[in-house]
Amino acid sequence: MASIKDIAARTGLSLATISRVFNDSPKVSAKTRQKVLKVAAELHYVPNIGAAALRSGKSRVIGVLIPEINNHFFGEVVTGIEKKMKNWGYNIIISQTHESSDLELEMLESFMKLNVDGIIISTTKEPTDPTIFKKLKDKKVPVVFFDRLPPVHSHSSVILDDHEGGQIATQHLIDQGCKHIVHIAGDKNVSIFQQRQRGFEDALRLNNHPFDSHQIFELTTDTKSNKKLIQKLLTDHPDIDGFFAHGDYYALYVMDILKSLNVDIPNKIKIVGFGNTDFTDHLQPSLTTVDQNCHQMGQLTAETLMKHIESDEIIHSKQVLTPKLVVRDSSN
Amino acid sequence: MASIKDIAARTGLSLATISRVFNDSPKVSAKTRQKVLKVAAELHYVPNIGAAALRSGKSRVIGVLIPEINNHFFGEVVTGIEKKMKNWGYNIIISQTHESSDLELEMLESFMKLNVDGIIISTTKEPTDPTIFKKLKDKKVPVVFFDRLPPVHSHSSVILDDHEGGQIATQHLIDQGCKHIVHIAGDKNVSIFQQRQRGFEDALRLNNHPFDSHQIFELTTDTKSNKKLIQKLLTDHPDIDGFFAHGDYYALYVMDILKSLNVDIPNKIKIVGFGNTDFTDHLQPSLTTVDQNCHQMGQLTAETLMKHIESDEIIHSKQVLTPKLVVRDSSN
DNA sequence: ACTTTTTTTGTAAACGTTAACAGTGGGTAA
DNA sequence: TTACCCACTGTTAACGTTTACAAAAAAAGT
Repeated sequence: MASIKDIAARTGLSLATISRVFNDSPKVSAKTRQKVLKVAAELHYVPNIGAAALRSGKSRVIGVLIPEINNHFFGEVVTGIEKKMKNWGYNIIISQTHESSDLELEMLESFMKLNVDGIIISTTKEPTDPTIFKKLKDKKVPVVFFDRLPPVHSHSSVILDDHEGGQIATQHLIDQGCKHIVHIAGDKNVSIFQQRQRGFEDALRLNNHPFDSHQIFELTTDTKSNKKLIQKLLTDHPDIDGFFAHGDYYALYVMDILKSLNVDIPNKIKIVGFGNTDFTDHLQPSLTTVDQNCHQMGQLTAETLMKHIESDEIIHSKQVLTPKLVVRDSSN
Repeated sequence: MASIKDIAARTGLSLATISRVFNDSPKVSAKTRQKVLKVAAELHYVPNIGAAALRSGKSRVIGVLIPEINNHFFGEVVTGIEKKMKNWGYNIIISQTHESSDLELEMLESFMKLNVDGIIISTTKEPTDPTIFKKLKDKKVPVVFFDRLPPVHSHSSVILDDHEGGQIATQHLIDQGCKHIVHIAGDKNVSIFQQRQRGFEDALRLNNHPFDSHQIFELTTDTKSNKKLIQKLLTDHPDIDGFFAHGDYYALYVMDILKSLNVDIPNKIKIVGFGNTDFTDHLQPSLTTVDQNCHQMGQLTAETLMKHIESDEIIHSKQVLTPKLVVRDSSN
């Protein structure tokens, strides 16, 4: 395992010079640079960035912590982050919490041990003990949140305007002639889901639509029973003519049930989802949904983190992206 | 940023003793251990595993390289790997190649720089320059492949019996009475897709079914034109009564088209996919598919890597998992 | 030729940890 | 008493880099 020392011996130069070559220092002559590079190639030299990190205090690694890797939205955001970070010469390490705040804590500590230069995180549904975030702040580890934030924090964040998303989705259904719309709501603990619901309610209000509590349909964690409950809802209220689900998967549930009841979509009932998940375009009928602009969110998050890494100034920013309605057959 | 040096100063003990406490060395008295742990907590000590890695040569980090994070199969496998590795006290870092062999190379080199203790990889579709694998071998970095292997290599691997998968899927269709089955084939460069196709062909042969070249339907990279081509296939051969797709997504394509043509599934045409992707259970009708046992594959891969890490013996193993048919409404 | 400046190179200490080796001191056996 | 073992603790030199500082060499100015 060749090191900088071996190259120094082979070239007759000092450690410092070799180091400078690999750090693209301007203060080394072209001739020596060439010589060093040549010898380095011969020895199959691979820089030990761990050692460099130890000495310099900068690991050039940033940690990304998300609830679930296997989720279209998070996957796309991560890809956006990755792209930007690689340009800046940073490695990213991805970990998932599986929605467990214990795991979240554990992984964040793991990040600290690995001496990451920064952390990007979208929190779990169950709120995490905020002390860890304070700890990170004390240690001056730059942190940026995206999409899901803890209820109280003092870091930068990049989020989607979920309220707007709920609103445009609902407004679209109203514009298409729906009179009796039901919202399939998400977990109460997650602020983005609350926002989508508020967007829904506000849209109804703005259009002077009546509103009754059954129009907020709350989900359980059991997917099978959800199905049954939705089914019951439909028989209880046969004049329902629109659904806005807080997530594409739940829109799929509804569609599934409606199809089995031979309901005409979109003529009798129209459906709008949320997320623009990849399968939505392949359904029959294809699903109208709200696009979250994942990629852009990833890039913006990465940029924000970089700003924090580069300057020690503690300027917290709150950036809000606007969602976009993607109209497809299920509502048209 | 407290280090063991600070703890040593505070407790009056030596560096070695502190280090021993954090390495669970048996040769340290209960009393001192307590004292050290107490002071460590007070100072908010976080071990610097980078420094430990530098000194010991073991980073306790393993690199996982997959084509796409946002893919149900890979996501699940990674979760399996993660679970096992955490038990062993290892961190995993996940990177994606986006099917680019250039990126694959880059990420592998990145892993080497980070001094990972081992690498788990599922290769890209385009074959990668095999010299990198030789290099890893020379550096004695343990490597285990899963699911997708390079054509030639000398490392351990864990794969699915894709041939078997193709066969049981096809046999199932035959058992259900299908006489004219078409296989939606995958990328010719990927051996697992070849295997699935061979399983299909062998099943036909075993049952003395006729076979014509149009029964292998080759996909392009453009999803829109795929759809059109499938449509044409159906009009050219109206007596087709079964489809076996090499992936669930393509099964969905077919279902989509059939539905728009008002074909009765499964009574007129039956469909089987591959992958047991999460959406398959939510389709209408739900999709029969082949389960790849992702989780088990992940765990097995992790175990195999651990064996390589722990013993220097170079015993290459080839482990093959058996797929399982999940029968649902699309073929029943 | 002789400073002075600029460019290039070298020296050496540090980063936080580990581990081989060398103590220390109390207890037991001779 | 001495010798020896044991459980525990300490000393110290690494691991592969970076970086302030010092030094030398080259270039430029007089």
